[in-house]
Amino acid sequence: MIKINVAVIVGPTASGKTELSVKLAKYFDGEIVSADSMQIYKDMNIATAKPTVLEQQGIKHHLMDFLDPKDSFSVAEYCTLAHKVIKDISSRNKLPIVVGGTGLYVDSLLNNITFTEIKSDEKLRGDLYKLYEGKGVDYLLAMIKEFDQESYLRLSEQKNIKRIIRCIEVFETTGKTQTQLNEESHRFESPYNTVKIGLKSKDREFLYDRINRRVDMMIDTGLLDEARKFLSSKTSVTSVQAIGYKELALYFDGVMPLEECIGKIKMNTRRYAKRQLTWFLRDESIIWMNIDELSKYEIYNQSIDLIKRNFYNG
RNA sequence: GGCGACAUAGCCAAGUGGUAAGGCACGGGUCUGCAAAACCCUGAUUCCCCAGUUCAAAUCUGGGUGUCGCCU
Repeated sequence: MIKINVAVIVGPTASGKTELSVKLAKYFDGEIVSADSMQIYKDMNIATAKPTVLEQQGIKHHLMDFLDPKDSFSVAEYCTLAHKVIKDISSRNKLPIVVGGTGLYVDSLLNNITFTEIKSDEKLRGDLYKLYEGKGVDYLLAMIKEFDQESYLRLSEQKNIKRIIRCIEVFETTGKTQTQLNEESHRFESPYNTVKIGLKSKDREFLYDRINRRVDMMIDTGLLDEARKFLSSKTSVTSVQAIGYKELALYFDGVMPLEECIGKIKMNTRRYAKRQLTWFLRDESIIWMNIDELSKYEIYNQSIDLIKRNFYNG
């Protein structure tokens, strides 16, 4: 099986993925495949730090800026689209560069996780949630124990209600257990040959500083207007999760002073970055570069070397 | 200067004689169809300081220091 070469750039928010990826795309004649659960949305520009047309420098960016905020989205849909896009890019002899901070999307795509057709059943989900409110987590866990011992053990440790409900939902709608489906999801080998470059900072404060400053810049460039529009239009369960709007709602409602809301955006972003790091740090195949130790130029050059060595035998 | 209140973890804070609740933040972690989400774990040998009462003090008493409020 001939695998498709795919360069991958991951890392926490504000680590400089966008800039590096555009430079690499120029060098290698590549196209960007975004792996970002929020930049997929239209009109959510400032808050998601979506690269502007200028910043994109004529490089084609896929899976970005195409979905209406009122539509929800999922990993499964992402993977379907991304596989297609990568195939297309590579068929035109260009280098696909997957760039993004949504670890779940990146991993599911690159590991070629198979998502079996599951009709999303909102009613069932709602019913299960009511059951949870009425009888508690343990009641739902007991239900799981009946059909999927392994999932029961996994879920009873953390009591994450979202995942518990999902587990039951999966069984009810497919007749298969989550354990079984998870095994099946690894059926197909990955069609990709990857080089993964990770951007992070050695000193956490360094990244946090960048985050804080970037949020201030978002405010300066019109986040308030964007938030006002976003909050007054139709959104989906996916898009409302974005950091940068919900925090400002408190200010618009006159419940919290602006400065405090901005502080909340910064805090949520910092925590988000921390979670991204815990996710990506587990992946031992990622080659990390510290943005507070290397210059942009060094990172760029080392990335080029890495990609050349892996893909072009040079 | 006088009077009063308060002083407990980075912050907010409960506790009024029986061996330091809780929340937030920080830090660490989990992750297979909402993932910028959701969830889990973690902190005070000590309660501003000193002395005293008591079997026992964050809790009571005296003194000191600090903060806040009111008064002249």
